[in-house]
Amino acid sequence: MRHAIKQALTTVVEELGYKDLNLDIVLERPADMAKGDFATSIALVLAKKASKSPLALAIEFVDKLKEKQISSIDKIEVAGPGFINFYVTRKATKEVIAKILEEGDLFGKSKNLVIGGAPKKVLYEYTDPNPFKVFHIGHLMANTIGESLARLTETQGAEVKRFCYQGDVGRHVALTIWGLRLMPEYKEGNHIGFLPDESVPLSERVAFFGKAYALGATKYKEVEDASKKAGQVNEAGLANSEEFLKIDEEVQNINKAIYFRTDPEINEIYDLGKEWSLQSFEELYQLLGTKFDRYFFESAASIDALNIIKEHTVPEGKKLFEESNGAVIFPGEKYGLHTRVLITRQGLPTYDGKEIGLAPMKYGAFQYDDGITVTANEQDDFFKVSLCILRELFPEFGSKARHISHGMLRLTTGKMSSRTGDVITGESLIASMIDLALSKMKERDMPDEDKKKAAEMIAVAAIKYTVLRQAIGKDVVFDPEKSLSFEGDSGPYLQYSCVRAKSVLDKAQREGIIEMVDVSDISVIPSETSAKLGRLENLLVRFPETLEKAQSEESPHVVATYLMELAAAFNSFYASVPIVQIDDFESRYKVAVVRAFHIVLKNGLKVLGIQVPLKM
RNA sequence: GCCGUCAUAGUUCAAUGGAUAGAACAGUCCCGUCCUAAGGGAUAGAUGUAGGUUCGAUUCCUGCUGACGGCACCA
Repeated sequence: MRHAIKQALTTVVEELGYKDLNLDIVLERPADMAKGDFATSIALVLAKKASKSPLALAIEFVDKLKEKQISSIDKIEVAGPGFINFYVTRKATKEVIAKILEEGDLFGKSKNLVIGGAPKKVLYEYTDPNPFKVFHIGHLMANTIGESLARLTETQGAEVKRFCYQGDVGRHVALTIWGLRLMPEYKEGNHIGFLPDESVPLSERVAFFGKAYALGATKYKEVEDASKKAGQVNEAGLANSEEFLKIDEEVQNINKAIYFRTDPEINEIYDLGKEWSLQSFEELYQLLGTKFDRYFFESAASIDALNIIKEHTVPEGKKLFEESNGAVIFPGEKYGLHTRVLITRQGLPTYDGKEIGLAPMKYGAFQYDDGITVTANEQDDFFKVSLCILRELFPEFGSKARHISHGMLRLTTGKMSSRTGDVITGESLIASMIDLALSKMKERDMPDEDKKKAAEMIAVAAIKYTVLRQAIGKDVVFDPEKSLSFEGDSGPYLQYSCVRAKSVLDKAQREGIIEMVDVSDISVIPSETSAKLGRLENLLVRFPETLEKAQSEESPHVVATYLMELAAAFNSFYASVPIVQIDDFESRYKVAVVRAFHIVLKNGLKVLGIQVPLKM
């Protein structure tokens, strides 16, 4: 029907000869109806650079439009200066309700991203936690956003692959291993004997390595700061006290040994720590509902990166990269960017350098049309440089790679630091949310197993919704004291609405009321319920276009906002009138709308990565 | 210092240059024979500041103020 309206407008624009006057349709949005009216309304604003006022223009348009027969529209009127409302027929609305019931899980899906019969291939790389470091609530945010973008893109018909890139080598790992050596439990030559054994719960084993990292990183920084404070610095302002140079060399040696796997003892400890880390990540992914297609590691990317970079470095190779102070750099200034180091003086690739090794690995695994890396916006400048390098280096796919950044999840206490231990781990946040959900369900008559399952879903929903309700570019301020909301504009509110609808449908089934949509019956339900029911219907109709908009703008919050409105409309309707009543002639249609609501809400929540318990 | 992002109600967030700037939480006041009150209803409350462009600016441009991020061997 939207299409029909657009076409009619285009025709009218031509007929009135406004094309030359540069007249544009500048807005198209749904408007809500006066109480007691049923139809969906679509408003348009007409702006122009000509002399006529928007009001006069709207009047002129409406006169002309009334001459046309637009399918599904039975009333057109001027709604204000430049606004025209199109009233959709009762029949058309009911047809959409019937369609929702028929299509079920598939309602809302489209083929917008199918090009010439082939689905667009879209890659999302997201979450990217580092083994040996904690999976903190920032990773929770990254995962939530990446997953919902991936799901959103899938609803529009694309073939989506999910990749996860993990930093299993680098200074943080070296500091962890070094930190282990500082622990009282550590004895040289004892190999892995001092580590917790497999009977200890996984989370504690991982925490042991986390503690080692904190210890190593703190000690390293202490010595560095002491050196600086004592004025023991070189020309570049870097610490150079004897003690610092000694431990720095030690850490550098460990780092190299990890990269090139030259030390059997380190390898043994490293492999175990990495395995435990990855296992704990996997447990979280399962809880969060992410299934990655492929995992990539910095250790593997490093080897390729070193080779590729050398090929393009002056004086040996082509002129993309340069040597400078013993390091290999990319002179970004030539491209209006800043210079970054790719290979350190020690001969190890930096994060920037590794990206060069990673890119072809990713493209080799999935020849995407659109390759997206989702990270926090602190990496914006880094990606500007990195993508510039990829375009120069890999003409066949470099320009297909993109970066989408999201805001940071920050605590009211400031930035998180895994070095000082001032982090909230993903696991602990979820656990405390689960406890809260369980306490709310105390009175519910359900088996403990179901309660636990439901509490998990509620906890994840509360966290995910908090992240997804706002535009992804903005920071999320998280107050660990106030915790997350289970009321109002929240994930659990949406779940609760869905559970309520299910409960209505169960009752309808018990009472033997079979939902029915009679398209030919355009009679009106008594007025006090009509406004609330009408609003619910109007919103249901808009679901497919909401998904389309959210995907094209890469904004999951568009879906979140929509679902919130939808659930509010349902709850308002629910509270105003009994839905299931055996002697109510309209009950069958009302139940049908509730079924449609249940389907749409569930489909919408799925896009956000939120599951719905049967009871809560 | 340079580059970038942001500033909407007491708080946390919405609003392709257009209709009366929407919600939620917190506040005040209502709603329990009913399909789950994690709910519903009522009430009060906001575009940082000074200009500019426009018929029209929360939205675009400039200055100012404030917050955050990035800027050579961390990831």
